[in-house]
Amino acid sequence: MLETNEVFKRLDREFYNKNAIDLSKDLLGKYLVHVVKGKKLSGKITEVEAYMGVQDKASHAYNNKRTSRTEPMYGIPGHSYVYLIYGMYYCFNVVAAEEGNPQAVLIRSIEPEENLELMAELRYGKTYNSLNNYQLKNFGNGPGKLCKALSITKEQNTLDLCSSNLYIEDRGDTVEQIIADKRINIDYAEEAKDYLWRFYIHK
DNA sequence: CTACGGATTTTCT
DNA sequence: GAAAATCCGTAGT
Repeated sequence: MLETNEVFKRLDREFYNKNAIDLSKDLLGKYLVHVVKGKKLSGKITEVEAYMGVQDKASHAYNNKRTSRTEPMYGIPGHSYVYLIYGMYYCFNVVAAEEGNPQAVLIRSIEPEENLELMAELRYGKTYNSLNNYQLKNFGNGPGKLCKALSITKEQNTLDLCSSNLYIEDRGDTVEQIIADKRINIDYAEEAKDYLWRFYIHK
């Protein structure tokens, strides 16, 4: 028996070495994993946004803007870019494209999968069974929410998803249909705010 | 279901 | 000093 049904496979460097739009679509249906204290917290990626870098007025790296915050996006693909937003929440991005090309994919939504008890504690400070339907619905359907559920903070910034305890896994899931829509909360981005660079799995 | 205001603090000007 | 790739509670449809 050389073949096995075990299809869980950590995505490798080559997977991330493409433009943010292509990477966005390829990340749908994959599993974001954070191993915390030996426990595997994970969720299926269901919604993402592409930030195309230098030419993209919505990107933190627009016009080659280079600061200590944006520096991770200029690095090697397959690393994390985590930043604090509105003083309270974290956003997790995957660095895309070749080194020096500051593109990234924002993970906007996951469906929690493993270790739901610990994730419920992190997200709501309650047991999983005590969550109401509203809380279950809103468990991971936002960039700040999924970071809370997976215990992702600035400590996880600049990690290599190819070698650290934060990574993305292919479990062989197939995605039926991908919807493209406008990105969220980028009113400052002028014409770029209308680009259809948000992608999610059709339900 | 949608709409609104407040929370909170890093980052950059 | 202002803005920010958000979330939550409350109020209204």
